[in-house]
Amino acid sequence: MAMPPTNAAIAASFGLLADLLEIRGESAFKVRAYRRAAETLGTLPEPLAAIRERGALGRVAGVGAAIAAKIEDLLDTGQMRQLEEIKREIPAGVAGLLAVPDIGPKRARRLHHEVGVGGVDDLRAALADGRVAAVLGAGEAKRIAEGLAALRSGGADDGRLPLGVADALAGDLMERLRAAAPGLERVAAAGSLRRCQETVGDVDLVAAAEEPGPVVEAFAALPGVARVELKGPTRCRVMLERGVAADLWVLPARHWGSLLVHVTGDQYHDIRLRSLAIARGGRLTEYGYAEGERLTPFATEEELYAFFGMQVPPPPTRADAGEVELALRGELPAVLARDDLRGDLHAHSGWSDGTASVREMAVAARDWGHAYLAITDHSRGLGIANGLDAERLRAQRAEIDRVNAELAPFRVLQGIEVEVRADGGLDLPDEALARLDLVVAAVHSGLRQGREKVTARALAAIRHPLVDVLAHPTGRIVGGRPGGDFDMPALIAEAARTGTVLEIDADPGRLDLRADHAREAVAAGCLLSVDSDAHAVAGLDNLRFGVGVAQRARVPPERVLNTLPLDAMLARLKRNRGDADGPEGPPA
DNA sequence: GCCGTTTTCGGCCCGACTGTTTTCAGTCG
Repeated sequence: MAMPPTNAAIAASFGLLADLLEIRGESAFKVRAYRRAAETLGTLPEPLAAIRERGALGRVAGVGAAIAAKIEDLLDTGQMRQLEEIKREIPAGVAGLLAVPDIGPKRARRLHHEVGVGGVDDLRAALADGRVAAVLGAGEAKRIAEGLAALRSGGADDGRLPLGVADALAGDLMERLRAAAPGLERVAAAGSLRRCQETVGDVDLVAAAEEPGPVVEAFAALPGVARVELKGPTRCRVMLERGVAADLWVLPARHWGSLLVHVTGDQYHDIRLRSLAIARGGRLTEYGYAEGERLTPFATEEELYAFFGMQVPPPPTRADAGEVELALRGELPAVLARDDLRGDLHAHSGWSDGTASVREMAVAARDWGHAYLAITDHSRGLGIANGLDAERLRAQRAEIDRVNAELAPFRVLQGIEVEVRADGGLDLPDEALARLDLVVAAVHSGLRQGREKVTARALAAIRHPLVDVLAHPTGRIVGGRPGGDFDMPALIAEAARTGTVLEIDADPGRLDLRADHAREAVAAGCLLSVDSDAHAVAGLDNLRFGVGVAQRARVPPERVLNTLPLDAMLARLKRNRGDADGPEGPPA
């Protein structure tokens, strides 16, 4: 028997089913149900086969009896009968037309039925020989051709940006908008960027201004705008020269809260909120709560949620995945907030591949309100120029001592990001590691070794009595390499057993642990850290992304080591605990 | 197809913008 299909594959089947049914003209509500199931299934932390074993398929949000039966069909046979049937009627390629801007279900249906287009390649040919224009008219054909061109130039892969790239782009746009837009009172990033999704499709900005018009005009005229895709009194969508779309919504400040909620989404969260409004006899829009002629605007998100008797769900948790019910009952669990973090346990300086001095990093961390910062430069074996050996660590200690004398009570801790070698050993002798305040271990090389080998290396590091933290446990790069094929349940269990901290590396290019792994680690009893992995002063602010991951994983603050004050944090390190597993560490 | 602090049936989010069969359907977020 073949391996059962992955959650991603099952999600893709439901997504395709939704697209094809929509093109066929089925009930929009049925389509929405399948589409929502596809999105939910694609992000579940546990394989659907395992969920089914537990008899819990029906408890997944958006999965009822009919969808559960289709999931079982897929798990058992690798196929879904309904999908195979509709594919005989509408080729799967027709669903691909929906990816073309300005082609929705209605145009896709006409293109398939009346022009005989079976996919994007067909469409290109039908445009070229005039068949599209003959059926839909010249105007429609021109519009579709432009959409197709935009699709082709839309960049590699799925065109989504890693979170960090999108964040930098949004920051840049907002800065230029502040300089250029008259009457702009506030501007902020919303959408998937604010929800700290790992990748971002396009950049969504919201702004407040008593007169939205001039702000919209200024946005459309910003340098870097390749073309304006749509523009009205309160909204504008532009395509930037680098091939990324950016959307702006502008309303007067009294609507800020409802606008921010509306654009932050996600769409299913918004729909739930609007259902709550309907239940009260009104409706919720980006302007506020409307009942008949009367509008109650919300200047803040807090006011909007309070109106419905809810707590405010952190943006990364807004997905209608149970957070609405919890917030209504006042039972949202406390999750890590940015202000809970009192220090950072993983950062680099010019001693290895960082760009700032120890002192510069320390001053910046102190200015962020932190009480401590661990400088964890690379060890020599990574092959990174300038990795530290035992001798240079001694020299670095002298510099750190000087900085601490100057900046007390702020404290710089001397650590290392020590390389886990191909044989599972560490890159520095135990005597050198023992002299440090803490040790962060990392697997950087040999990530493509097989599952057994990489897992054994990581387990060896976790068991080492002088390893306090396992950095970026999977080694994945967002939008880049997938990371090692680690047996994550085994790593998590061993980290819990030995008291080794698992890191949420907050570098937006890493976000590692991912949210689902972080959730499993919390469930297993692990202690986590949220660290910037900064290589420059500006990188210290990465922590907000790590906090986003922790929030989506619903990590409580008490499970994050660096929420503790310095002394309590140090006392919890494996090396400083009497109950640590294995041989006693050497005396400090 | 899903779902329940009015519901196990009868609902299902809402507005902005575009192009133009010039009153609204289609698409999008």
